[in-house]
Parts: sequence; structure tokens; C-alpha cells
Amino acid sequence: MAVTIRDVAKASGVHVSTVSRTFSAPHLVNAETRTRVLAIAEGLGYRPNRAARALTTGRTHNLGLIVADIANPFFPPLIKAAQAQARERDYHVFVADTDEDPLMEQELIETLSKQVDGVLLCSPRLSNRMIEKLRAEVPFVVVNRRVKGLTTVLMDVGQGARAAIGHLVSLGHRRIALLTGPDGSWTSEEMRTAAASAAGDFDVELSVLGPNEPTEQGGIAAADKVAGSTAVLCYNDLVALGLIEGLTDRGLKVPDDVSVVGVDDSLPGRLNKPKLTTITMPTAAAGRMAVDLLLAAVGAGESGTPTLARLETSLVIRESTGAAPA
Amino acid sequence: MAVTIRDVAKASGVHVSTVSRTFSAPHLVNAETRTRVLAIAEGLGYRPNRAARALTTGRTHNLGLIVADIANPFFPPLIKAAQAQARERDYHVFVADTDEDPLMEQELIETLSKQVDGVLLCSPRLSNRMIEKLRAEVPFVVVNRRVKGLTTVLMDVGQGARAAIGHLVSLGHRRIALLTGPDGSWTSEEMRTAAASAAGDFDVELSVLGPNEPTEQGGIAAADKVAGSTAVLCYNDLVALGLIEGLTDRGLKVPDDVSVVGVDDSLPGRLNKPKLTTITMPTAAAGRMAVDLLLAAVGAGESGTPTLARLETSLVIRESTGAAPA
DNA sequence: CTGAAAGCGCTAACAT
DNA sequence: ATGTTAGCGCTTTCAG
Repeated sequence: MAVTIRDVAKASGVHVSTVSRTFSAPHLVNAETRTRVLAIAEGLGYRPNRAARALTTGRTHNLGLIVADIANPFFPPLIKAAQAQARERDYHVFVADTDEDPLMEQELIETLSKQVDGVLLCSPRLSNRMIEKLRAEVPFVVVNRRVKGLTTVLMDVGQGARAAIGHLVSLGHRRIALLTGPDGSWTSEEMRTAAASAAGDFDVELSVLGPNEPTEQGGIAAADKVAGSTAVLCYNDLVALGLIEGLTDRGLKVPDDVSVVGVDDSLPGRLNKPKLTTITMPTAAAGRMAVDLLLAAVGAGESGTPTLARLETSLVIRESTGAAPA
Repeated sequence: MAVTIRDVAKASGVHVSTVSRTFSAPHLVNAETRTRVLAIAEGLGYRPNRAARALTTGRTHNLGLIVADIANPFFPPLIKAAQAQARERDYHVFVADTDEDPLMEQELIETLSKQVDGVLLCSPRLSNRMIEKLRAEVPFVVVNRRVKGLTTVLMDVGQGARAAIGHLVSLGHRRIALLTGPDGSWTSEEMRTAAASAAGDFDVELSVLGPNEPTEQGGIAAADKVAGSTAVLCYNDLVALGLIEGLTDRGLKVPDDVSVVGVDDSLPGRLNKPKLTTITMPTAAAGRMAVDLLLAAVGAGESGTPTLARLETSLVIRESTGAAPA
């Protein structure tokens, strides 16, 4: 077995509780004793056992981070930021992938709940009802989903979507298509509402097409459906990239024949030819903020008031949008 | 507090140890008692506390996964696969990002070690000496790095690199450049060795240029250095993509003027125009295998023999390579 | 087959 | 300022 608090106590000639205090409440320990204990602990290579500590304190100092698909380029920056922020706060994070499966999501929450102080639900696929039920087991913070009474971090795609429609209209487009995402996606619904309202304001036609798989395949498959529109706003960059590919296969040029806008500002979009016009999602900021809100909620216990953080998005105009064909 | 084993025991009129057995050694419990206890546990919503269990069993059923950079597109598929495989085996996984910092890596290993049964080190930046020292604290499996006496999963880029050189030679290229990766990268060194040997076999010229940053920027920056070669094998897809961009800026066409080969078969490469010819890295398979080897090592304890798994890579010919210019 | 009791590593009153 | 004691939730001998 590894070296325990008891070994340190024995070696320094003090009681275990004194050793415990040197680590968790140093100010309660005589400076001299403290330095000695610290030195001996160091020498022995002692590291407090966080799991054992959790048993008595009720705080595991672990967080759970549940995402639909780790390999979706939208998530890695968020995971990276959340994980870095958590470590800064002396927290470790379990990362789990649900494969877009609500049942898996629930299962994960339940098995993880005892091992973490809170969980970050990113773009959950679970029903709001289920989420509200599960919240009794463990504190949540939800990213990109509106759940009544829960602390939430939202990225305001609506804002970006309005800007995108405005941009397309200014380029002369009058028939615009929207490729929605999976059913149950808050982001998709937000985009739909905002795009519809903006289309109304500008008095242009908006065809809402979906649901589509949030992948390149989904975009390729949608290439047939967008005929008749000169510009397409896509659920995310992957769909946009797939769509461009599908369009190209059909002999259509982007942006000459069709303008395409994505969402996420992901790496593949930035590297694409043509470079993708897209709505940036502040994923890293969202990850950091979600962790801080979660930790605040954990600290506050039941008493905490749910917060709603709304992060701004913006349109980045690159090469996949251009003047509407004559 | 949540419902504990004690609550279940009380409610079912048996001793806690019987409840414990129904979960961890069902065959030792009378079938009738078992079903009753199970039913009551279910009704109460009881979930065993894994942390508490870990305290007595010494098995946390957690794994650590340490990578240099979560946002590097090479890693997400590996993380996803490792995490999925772990869950299949009833393990949860902590994911941590070192930001390419060896000190951070060490710190993470140390704080994580008490909370996990083993850790997966992916493309570690830590020195071999340090790794060998740390292994006393927790079982390791290393991916894409050769460490004496440690179980290792390697992706055989050498094989792919030889195939790439062969492919280029068959297209008529006689002057080929190799853009290496960061110093200390095992993958980069493997590529160098294999490419050099293949170039020798085919009697063509190979210019080894590096080190280069493993990013798009690194590729852009290298565009000046490859003049004189008609084909370039790059450390990874990002470098290749950057190189293509840099070459394009200089008025050179890919593959007409220069052929470019990447490594990773990453999403951005697949979506690029022209689609990138690349060496596939079996990252998902590596993730799964690494988890299984780690779990095997955990089970075997000290007695286990280190294994060396070598996964095959292969060349995927797409659009960024073509006949050498006349 | 089941109960009793000890203990995993640590913290948190409570004493001293 | 430090020691004592009692658990946290669970598993594991050892009896019965």
C-alpha cells in the first residue's frame, strides 16, 4: 500500500489529526510542527487520498463532463477549457461521451453522480423532464439547453443567425434555406426562431429543412433538398462542409452558385477551401464559465439561485458566401 | 445524504454484509433473499458508492487519460474510443490536458494516481527517466512513445511512410522532402528513419527539414523550405494543410506542381480541397487497445509482462498527390 | 447462507 | 496547539 497519513504521523511523532490539519487547515497548526510534518510527508512521498477525504467531507473534488460526441470538433475546445479551469480550482474531470444516446446519458449521470460534486451537461439530448428529475441526484450546469430552474450557459446563436441572414440579404439573396440539426437540440431551435424572425423582417423566403444529422454526411445528404435556395445556413460547420461537398458533386459552385454559412468556427471550417463563413461559438469561454458556475452551485448547495449566462456569438465572414447569382 | 447500503439493509431486514454480497458476490446469497434485497434497493434508488468501495477493495474503477492537447484533432477520436471501451469494462475516465507541458504532466499523474487504477499516457512529453520513476506510483500504458519495460501501443507510421515514398516514386517523383515534427516526438523519428530507408531503396533524394511546429502555422512556415522538391511528406495533416496553403499563396498548385502527403487521416484533411493523401493512424483502435492492456496490467499487478502492441497504418491516396511535373 | 466486527484513509467535533 | 474518538459507505474475514 501507498504511504498514508498514519505513516506520516508515526514518522513525525504527532497524531494523525495533526497531519490532517497541516494539509486541510494549516493555520491551526504550529508553524514549526507544520514545516516538520510537511518535510516528512514530502520525504515519504505522501499524497492525500482524495477519495478517502471525499468520504468524510462529502466533496469529491471531481466533476463530470458529459458531451454528445467527443469527436465532433465543436466539443474539444470546450472540454479543454473546462478541464483546465477545473484543475485551476483543484478539481479533476471525468469526460464521457453519450454517442448522442439519451439512455446512455442518463446511465452516465447516474453512475457518475456519486463520484462527482457536479456535472456539466453539454448540449444534452435528454428530455427536460428527465433532467429535472435527475438533478435531485447531483447538481447540474447545462450548456446550450434551456432547462427551467437550472443554471445554464447559453451561446446566443440567435444573434449570429440574425447577423447571418442580414449578411446574406445584403448580398442579394432572397431565398434562403436553413438546415436544422437533430430534434431536441436547443441550438437548432434557437437558430430556427431567429432566422425565421430575421427573414420576416427582411421579407425574404426561408425554407426550414430538417432534421439533419449534425455531421458531414448530414450535409451531403441535404444537398438535394436545398435546390431553389441561393444561400444556406447550416446547423454546424460539419453540415456546411458536407453540403459544400454535395453541392460541388452536383456541379454547383460555392459561393458563386450557392452561399453557405456554418456554425461553430471549427478547425475544419477554417482550413477549408473556400474558407467557411460561420458563426463563432465561444466554446472555450462557455467551458470555463460553466465550470465556475457549477462550482459556485456546489458551494451554495440547495440554496443557490439558478443563473443564466448568455454568451455572445458573431458572424465571421470568409469565403463561402458571396453575391447572389443573377 | 443519499441512500446507503445501511438503508437497504434496514428496509430488507438483513445485515449490511448481506446487501453488500448481493451486489459484489451474488452467488453467495440465497436466491430468494437476493431478489428481495435487489427489489428493495431498486425501490429505494440505491446505487453503490464506488469511492467507498474503492477504499476497501483498492480498485477505484477509474482510469486517467493524459494527452498533450485535447484540441489537436489527432486526440479526440482516441479519447472517444478509450472512454467508450473503459465504460464497457465498467470504468470511468478522467481526461486531462497537459498543454504540452512536462511539468503539468507530472503534476497530473501524481494527483491523479490515488484516484485511478492506471493511467494512459498519450504521446507524453515527459522524459523516459521521469516516466520510469513515476510508474512506481501507478500502472501506465504509453501510446506513441517507446519506454523500456512499459506496456506500449505504437502506431506503425514507418510502414505508412514507406508506402508513401513508394507511392510518390511510382508517380515519378525523385526529389522528396520530409517535414519532421517536434524534437522528441517518437512518431517523427520513426517517419524519418523509414522515409530515409525507403528513399535509399528507391534511390531517390530525401531532404529532411525540421523541426516544425505540429500545426497549420508550422506548415505555412515550411512552404519556403521545400522548394526544390516535387513532393513533401509532412509530420501530420495540419502541417500538410498549412503547407498546401503556403504553396498556394506562392502560386504553386497541389498536386500539379507539388504533391503533399499528411499523417493522421484527420477530419480537416478529409474535408480539404484537394482531399489530402494521408497515412491513417488507427487512433480509435489504439485507444481501445490501450485501455484493454491497461486493465490487464491492473489485474495482473506487478507480475504482468510489458506488452508491445504495434498497430498497422496505411496510405490513403486521395487528391493531394499526382504525377511529378515534367 | 447470514451476522458481527474490523478497518480502508481521512476529517471533524470534542477534549485536553 | 494537539490528541481522542467516532464515523463516512463499503468489503471482508471470521463465526455461527
